[in-house]
Amino acid sequence: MKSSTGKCGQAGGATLAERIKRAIRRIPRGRVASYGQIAALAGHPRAARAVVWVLHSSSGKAKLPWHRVINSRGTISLRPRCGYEEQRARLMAEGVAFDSEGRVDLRRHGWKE
DNA sequence: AGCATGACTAGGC
DNA sequence: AGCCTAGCCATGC
Repeated sequence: MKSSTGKCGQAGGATLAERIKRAIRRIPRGRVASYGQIAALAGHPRAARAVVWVLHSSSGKAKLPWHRVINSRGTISLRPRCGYEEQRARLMAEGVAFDSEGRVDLRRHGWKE
């Protein structure tokens, strides 16, 4: 039964959300990827906003390394009051280094398959 | 059907 | 170099 009429966005199968989740799971430990990159891997290079929604929708539910997803500048987009520190701590725990500006060196930790 | 929200991105000034 | 605007995708009311 492939319910194409998924109520919550992703109904098993080729939905954008499903691809996005899968792309996020593909991020190697100790590496970070940008929203746009995830969207691109999902097939929609301009769907960075959709990635945001997916993370919100699955945040805490699905086992997604959401902390490995940051913006294209290499900085954490989360607000200081909304898990910013947690994400930073998780990335550091994986070996990702932050500079004094709270920025990650994408040339070094950026996910490049 | 339209407007508003969300952890975005790229381009222009 | 920094701020602003427009574009994109999906969901909820």
